[in-house]
Amino acid sequence: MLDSKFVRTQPEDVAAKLVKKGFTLDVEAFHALEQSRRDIQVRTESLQQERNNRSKNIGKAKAAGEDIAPLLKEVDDLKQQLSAAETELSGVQTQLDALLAEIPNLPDDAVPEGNDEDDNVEVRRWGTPKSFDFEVKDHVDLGAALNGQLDFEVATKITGSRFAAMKGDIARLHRALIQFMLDTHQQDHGYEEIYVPFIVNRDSLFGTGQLPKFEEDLFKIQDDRGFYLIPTAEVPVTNMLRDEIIDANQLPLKYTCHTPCFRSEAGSYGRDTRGMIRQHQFEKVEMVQFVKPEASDDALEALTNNAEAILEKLNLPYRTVILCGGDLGFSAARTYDIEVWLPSQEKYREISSCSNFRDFQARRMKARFRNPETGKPEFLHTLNGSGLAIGRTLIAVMENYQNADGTIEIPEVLRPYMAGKAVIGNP
RNA sequence: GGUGGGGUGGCUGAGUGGUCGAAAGCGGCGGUCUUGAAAACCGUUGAGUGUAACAGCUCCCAGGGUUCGAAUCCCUGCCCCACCGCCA
Repeated sequence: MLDSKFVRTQPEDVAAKLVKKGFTLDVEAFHALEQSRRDIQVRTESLQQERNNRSKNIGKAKAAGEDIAPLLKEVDDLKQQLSAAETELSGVQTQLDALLAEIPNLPDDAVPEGNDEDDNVEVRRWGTPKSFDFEVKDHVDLGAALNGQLDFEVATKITGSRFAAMKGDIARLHRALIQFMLDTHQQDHGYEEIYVPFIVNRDSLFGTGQLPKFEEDLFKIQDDRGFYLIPTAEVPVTNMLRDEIIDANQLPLKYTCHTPCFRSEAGSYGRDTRGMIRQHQFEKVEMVQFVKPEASDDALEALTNNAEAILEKLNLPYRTVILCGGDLGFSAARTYDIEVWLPSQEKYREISSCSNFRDFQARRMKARFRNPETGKPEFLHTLNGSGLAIGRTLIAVMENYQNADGTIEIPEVLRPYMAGKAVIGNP
């Protein structure tokens, strides 16, 4: 959420920056609402003041043993006036809050102009895609040929489309990737491993920005508690600090967390229908950081490097792009996507997304720290990034490490997690 | 599932329907003392909104209600604790 005072005082600046994100801020409507809020609020508060004063006087008079009946008469219609004003005020305030809750975060100045992913700008590239002297298979064919160790058909039977089932060494490889990433972030990158609920309430989803605007992307649990399956660990992990004021000396806080992620993929009919790229359920190892405002720029670079380090250890070629304004998420001020090379598509495909949200989520969540210089609470900056998406990493390993006979070499760093095994073949 | 007790400031914790935004302690900050530190002592210290600065207003889990007036009374919800029962 943006600072309402900022939107109020510099609406033109805000509107101008949001153009880059493809968002049109209705400055007129905002002003009109804001003006009436002000008027009603002033009126309401003066009525409240009067009520408070008179009530106090009644209290005093009563304590002094005086007759309070005349005083009560005076205050008679104040009550109706006040309650009418309060109702009016809360109505306008609700509208204003709703408007503010749907305004996206401002993009950084460094964010390039553009409408969609074609306008993202490459910032670096690592590794060289391997050239194969045979016709490469994609992960679907590889998995099927490996005696169905990766199986979409059975998952469709169990549930429906956009699910996957695994068994044997592929299932173990999938688990090995999770362990490897958690261990690396914990041991090499200084993150604390945590475990959190996979079901969250509406407040948490509001805090990170999924609600109220993106409800259709979520799986909602069908009872009256208003719970949702998490679309990413970002939601539970970031909300750990909702409504908290923490000591500055605890910062930065760096957490890594493995969770499944559930997404309805409502708007993506027909996209990536084959294979494991886009699923309703996938695993992810996430990194989340809470930092002081002045530290968030450096933290984003470091966090992105932490994700890249995983790909480098796995020896998978990637490139890193900075998202253009049009491709940037609702809550993000700046995002780097890391894209891994997929031989079957001869393309780099997104495997991680690393973002700086600045104080946008923190303001929604009231996540603050006490600034030792001023003694006052200030909003934290929040960041997060995938490190990495497990399903897509599995695909990348299978496809990049495939042999002519359809077997798959296991990357060196994963072998300790695979009982020393070097190759996955037919069982 | 049953019964009972609770949710108050950064934390712990008191609070009779009427100067209670709230005692006290801890912690934080400033100071005295000290070569320095600790201890001790003195002072200060909730969050927001609002203002040029005051003032004012809101907030004692959340939402309703009673009242001239609610942290305090009533209703609903959420959460926590204790004991009993049941299950893993």
